[in-house]
Amino acid sequence: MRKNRVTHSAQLKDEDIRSHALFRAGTPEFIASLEACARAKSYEKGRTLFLHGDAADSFYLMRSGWVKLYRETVDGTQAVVDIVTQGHIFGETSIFEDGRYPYSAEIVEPATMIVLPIETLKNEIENNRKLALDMLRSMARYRRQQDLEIEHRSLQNASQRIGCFLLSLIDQYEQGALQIHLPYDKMLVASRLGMQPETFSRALAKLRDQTGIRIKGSTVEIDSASQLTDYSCGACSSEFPCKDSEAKE
Amino acid sequence: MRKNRVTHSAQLKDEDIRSHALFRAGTPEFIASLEACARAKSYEKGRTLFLHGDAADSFYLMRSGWVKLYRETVDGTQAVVDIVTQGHIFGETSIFEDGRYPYSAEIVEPATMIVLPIETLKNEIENNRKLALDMLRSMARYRRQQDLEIEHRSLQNASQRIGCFLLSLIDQYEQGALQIHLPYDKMLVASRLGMQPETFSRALAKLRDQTGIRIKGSTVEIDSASQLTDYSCGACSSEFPCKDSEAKE
DNA sequence: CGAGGGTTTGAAGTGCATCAAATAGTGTGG
DNA sequence: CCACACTATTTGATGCACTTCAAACCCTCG
Repeated sequence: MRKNRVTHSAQLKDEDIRSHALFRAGTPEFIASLEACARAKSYEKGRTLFLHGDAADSFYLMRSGWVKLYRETVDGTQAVVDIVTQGHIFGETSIFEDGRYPYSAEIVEPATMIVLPIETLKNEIENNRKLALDMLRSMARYRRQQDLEIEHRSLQNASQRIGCFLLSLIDQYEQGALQIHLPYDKMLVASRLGMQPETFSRALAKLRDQTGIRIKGSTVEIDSASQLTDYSCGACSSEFPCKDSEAKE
Repeated sequence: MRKNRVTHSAQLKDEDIRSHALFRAGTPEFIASLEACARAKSYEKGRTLFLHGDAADSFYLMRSGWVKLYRETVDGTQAVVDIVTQGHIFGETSIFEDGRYPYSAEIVEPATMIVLPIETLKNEIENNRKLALDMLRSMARYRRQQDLEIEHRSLQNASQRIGCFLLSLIDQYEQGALQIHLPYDKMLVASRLGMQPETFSRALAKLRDQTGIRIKGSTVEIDSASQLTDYSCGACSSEFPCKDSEAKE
């Protein structure tokens, strides 16, 4: 449904920039300057955008596809920080990290995005009070998510975490029976949730048996959100919906 | 050694405010306004300062003692967010959380702190570009810590996490043999690290056996930091020292 | 069709939690 | 200074959840 936006029309590109919450407070000069340097790009699956520690000169606004943000430990295992898609911005926090990316980024589903200059954003944040405030709000939102993530990982079991993840894919205002499509590989969902693929498989089966959700391949059908909230949300300090999106406003 | 600061001298109180990194960029009017409303207070162990969700009108700058920040899940278990002490500020992020505290706070070791008005800080952040930037930096630092915390909890085992915690108590520039004192109850350390007291006890014994550190009650003796880094830091994406403090600059 | 992956299932192992009980430590009043 | 009460800590035994290794299955795409 969004495929038609992936044209190389400069107007659509600019529209995507202007409509993002983070730039709402940008001055016209800043927006113009961003738009002038913005490049719309497409990337193949498997492509590495940057590595943890690289000097950062760009940040990214996603239009489609999926990108995995991850870190690697000294002894080689990978920790997935997040898997992001349309509407998300990533790489921008390098501004506060000595100008280096705080994670690596790899395309996991063919993606299109707008590549933007860090320097321009940095200057505007330093000079535009309102933008700094929007950035603060955005950081606070992220912080809340991270706090919840820690909670989830220590208090929810694997099945509950999957239920919680499925809930985050639901439009909270949609009523009645609905279908949820897993946005990417089950392997990737597993890594996003910090568990092994085998554990994911078994935990999903358990969730199905205990809540009555129906699973067909990568599609999940539920009759109502409460099927999942009753099962998952007891082990969480916040009520459903516990995820607030970084979406446009 | 810091006991002598716990007087009720207004000058020392003001000095504590002025020397904190977060207020470095405050305007003289702002500092004066803060100082006018600031109250130095002492609290007994066990006292609850505020609860998660309470309307926030104050934030806190700690001078001594320990405070546990935690959240409670719907079905009753407690998740410790952090345990903070001297030099730390908490409660200030309620500014970005609908004016409500995002966690509960309880005194776990007799504490003295300076109680400050949220509203004053909020106004200054909204009007003083530099303060907003300092706040952004502070949020970014916290974000880094949270990211690491998630990593630690999923990639390190209990003994490694304890090792990592001990390392965070070391003055990174100190050389040779040194003594580390656990800052509070082992039970609290356990909850801070997200494990059960029994697990903590066993994991600490295992750490002792495998690294050669010596444990006497709440004192830990090590010959050099590498004893611990070799053991703990392989499962982490950042090199020692991975903790940067929120200290004065 | 067949190769290669993602996914599921099975069997066994590991780590942490839990329950229970013993022990050490701390502060109290006598 | 001692005995007591109470709590923190350690130790033991057991169970559960997740991981790991291995193999089967399935699905897709050349």
